[in-house]
Amino acid sequence: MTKSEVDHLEDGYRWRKYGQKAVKNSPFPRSYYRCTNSKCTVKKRVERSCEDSSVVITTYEGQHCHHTVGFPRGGLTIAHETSFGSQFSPQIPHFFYPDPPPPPTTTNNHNPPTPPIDQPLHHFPSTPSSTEQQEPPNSNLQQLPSNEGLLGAIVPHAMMRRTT
DNA sequence: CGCATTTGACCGGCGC
DNA sequence: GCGCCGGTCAAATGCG
Repeated sequence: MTKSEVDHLEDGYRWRKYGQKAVKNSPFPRSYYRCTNSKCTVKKRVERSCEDSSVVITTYEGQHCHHTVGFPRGGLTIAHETSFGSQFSPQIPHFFYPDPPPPPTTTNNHNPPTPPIDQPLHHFPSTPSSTEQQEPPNSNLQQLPSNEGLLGAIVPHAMMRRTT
């Protein structure tokens, strides 16, 4: 769950949009992205919160086989080829990570090699006609806490109280 | 020219 | 069996 006014979030990976559909749950269309890396079959759905139009819900599916943008034609290519995702607790599915999970080598939790796009979340210009004001400025959105806390971060209360 | 985005159509699963 | 809904494909278009 990320607070952003744009659907296309730069999370360190290259995404190609391959579809968009209007879903019933949300008045906003849901976008479907796929990682442009041919080796990487990671998909993600991006939908906007029906309550907070400034909040986009990003659902990752699959795991990246590379660290950041690493395609043959790319110039900035970093491609660590880190096979993360499978080295984490089995109780936490890899696709639960809203962003490329930080390496387990600690000391990086607060400073991952590829800082996710969490920063621009709070620099929002006062968004009118939305209820983001009631949301805490950071808490669950900013950083990825411990593993269990992570679940809380990805299953935010905002979603839970959507029980209409 | 190559790549990304857009958009309508198509397909499969599920509920009635 | 039919209709609805979510997800994917593919052609067309735009942009760098």
